[in-house]
Parts: sequence; structure tokens; C-alpha cells
Amino acid sequence: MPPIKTNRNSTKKEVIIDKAAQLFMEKGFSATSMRDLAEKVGVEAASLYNHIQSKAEILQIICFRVANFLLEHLEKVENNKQGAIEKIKTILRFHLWHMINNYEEVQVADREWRHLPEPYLSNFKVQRKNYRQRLAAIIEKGVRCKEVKPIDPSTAVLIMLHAVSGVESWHRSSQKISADQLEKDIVLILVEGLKN
Amino acid sequence: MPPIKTNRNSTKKEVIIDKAAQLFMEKGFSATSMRDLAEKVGVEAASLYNHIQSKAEILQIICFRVANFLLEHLEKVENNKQGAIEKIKTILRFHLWHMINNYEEVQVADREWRHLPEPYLSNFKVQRKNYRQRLAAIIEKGVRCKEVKPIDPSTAVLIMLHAVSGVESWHRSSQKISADQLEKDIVLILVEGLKN
DNA sequence: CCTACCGATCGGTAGG
DNA sequence: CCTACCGATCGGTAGG
Repeated sequence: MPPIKTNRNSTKKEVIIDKAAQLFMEKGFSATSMRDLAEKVGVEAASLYNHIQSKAEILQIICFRVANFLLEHLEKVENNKQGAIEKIKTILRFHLWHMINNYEEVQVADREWRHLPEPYLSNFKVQRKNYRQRLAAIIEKGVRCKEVKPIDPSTAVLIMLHAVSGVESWHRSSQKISADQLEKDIVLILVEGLKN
Repeated sequence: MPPIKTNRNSTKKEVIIDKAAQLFMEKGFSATSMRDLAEKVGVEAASLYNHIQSKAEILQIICFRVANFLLEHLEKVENNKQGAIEKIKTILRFHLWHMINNYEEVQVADREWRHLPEPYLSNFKVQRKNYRQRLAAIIEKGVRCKEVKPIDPSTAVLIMLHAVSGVESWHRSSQKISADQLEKDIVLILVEGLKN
């Protein structure tokens, strides 16, 4: 018999990672104890170590899962035939969608990566820098084609990425507007702000 | 004889707060120990308590100093006679200037306020919400006057405030462009994105 | 998966 | 401002 296929969130390890993401988001990585996590999962602290190697491993899985996901999408966009503005719109929408649906993990990756132990920390920083530079390259090309305003590309990247992480405030709030409307408004403001 | 006037950063307490802001920014509030801080200040951990009451008090001073500073400025802008776009520009520039010159404290207030003990935590949340609502009110008025695009005002606030906190990436980087150029670019992108 | 437990480190205090 | 020290809690292991 083949092994039963387990989708994400069905293995105990995934449950642990999921609950950890919630706690790391709420209290931060350092302020979350393995006893907090164990309680949330419904076992004793020692039992967690049958599924994970360390507290740091959980953070590492979360951070690199998010980073790889975004990087893979960027690669696809780089190779398509859209213009700069369209590429930016596509990336922005993907970021927003990813953020809205996985905001705990994305938020943790964004905020708590500093607590990664080496060599993961350096590795993550390199990936982060790489991502930003490639995004800036798309914008720079847009500037050269006069499709985008003559602004510093890395400043534009900075605004884009940070605006996306602002979705957290929306998520936490009473959610007056829909996810669709939120996406439309953000894309409108940023893309119109970039257009020449 | 009158007491000698001490400007900020000249008292030992201010030195402690300043070094703490650096550490809280670098490692986070929870991961910073009073021994780390003592070493940076150049005394033993126990000696810190002659100047401060607790670790939490330091965070509280940092968070409320930043919040009050921004709130005071907002009040002035609310009462001037500029249009909505001009008001937003003024606030955005003030935020950016404040961020660039005090980025450690601002960043800590932004990121570590969750670790405030009650009742400061609730208090801070109220001030934060209040600030955002008043900023949204300015934008909403702009939308009603057709000066600003018909977007959800709180979405616009979300983008503005998070874009500002992105200055941290700029600060940490090799600082290719000047603070002036950074400010111009950010104001340009965001304000043009909002204009109708 | 649990009980029992480890050494290390934490924020903070007593007393001088 | 320091030495000495407190109880609590931390991440993690041994052994079953």
C-alpha cells in the first residue's frame, strides 16, 4: 500500500508550525515559550520534540517557506512578456493575496527572521536582498522605458513591500471592506503613484 | 543655585533609554536582557535599577514618547487651513523626517509595543487607533471634496504609515540616495497615487 | 506521549 | 554603583 497522502496541516508537525505561527505573531518569537506552544497544541512541552528538533527549526521552516514561495512567483513573472507596470501589478496582487490568506506566517517571516540562528540568518538575508534587487530591476527597466516615474527603484520596492505588510492592520481590524476592495485600492494607489 | 539644566541624552537615564532602543531594535524587547543593556551602558545589571524602575518602563517611555510626538503634530495640522492633499503631504514629510532622525525609537515603538504591560498596552492601542482615525478623517474629507481618489480612507492610511516604516530598510542599507531624495520619492509616489 | 529533571539565564532585590 | 543572591522560567534531554 502506498503511504497515505497527507496534505499540509494534517500532520502533527504542521499543526505545531501553524499554532507556533499564531503565537509568534501574537507575542513574538522570543516571548513565546515551548510551554505556551505545547498548551496550544494540547500536549506536554517535551512531546513537541518528537516532531520538531528545536524552537528555532519552527521559525526557520516558516521563514523559508514564505521566502521560497514569493521567490518562485517572482521568477515566473520575470520571464513573462508583460511590461514593467503590468509585472509590478501582478507581483503586488500575488503578494497581497498571499498575505491575506497566510498572514500569520508572512507576518512572522517579516518580523521575526532576526531570531534565526546562523547559518539560516545569513541565508535568509541573502534571499531577501536578492528578491528586492530583482524587483528593483523590473522597476528600473520601467523607468528606462519611461513607463515608470523617474524615481529610485529601491525606494519604490521599499514602499511596495511595506505597504503589503500593512494588510495586517486590515486583518486585525473589523474588516470593513472586502479583501477584493482592499486589493483594488492598494494596487490603485501604488501603481498610479508609479506610472509616468 | 538652580539645578543645572540637562538636555536629553545627557542624563544617565537618557543614556540607558538610548542604548536600550538600539538593543530592542536589533534583537527585540524580549530577547534583550538587562545584562546586555548593562554591558552596553558600562555598568552592572543591578545598577540600572537606580535609574529606571523596570525593563518595561524603558519600553513604555520609548513608545509613548514617539506616539505623543506624532499626535501633537497631527493636532497642529488638523487646525491649519491647507487642503487634504497638502495636509497629507505635511504629515507624511513630518513622519519621514522623524523616522529618519530617530529611527531606532520609532522602529521600537512600531514593532515592540505588544510587550507593553497593562494598562499601558491598552492605552497605547487607543492612542494608535485614534491617530489612524484622525488621519483617515483628513483623507475622507479629501475624498468628499474630490481632491482625493475614491478609495477607502483607512486603506490609504495603512499604506502611508507602513511605507514610512519602510525607511528602516533604507537606513540599514548602504544609503545610496540622500534623505532628501528618499523623502521626495516617497511623497511623490504616495501623493500622486492619492490625487484624483 | 508523559514524568522527571538538567544547567542556564532571566528580571529584579537586599544590603552596603 | 557593586557583590551576592533570589525564585521563576527557559529550551531541551533521559528514560520509559
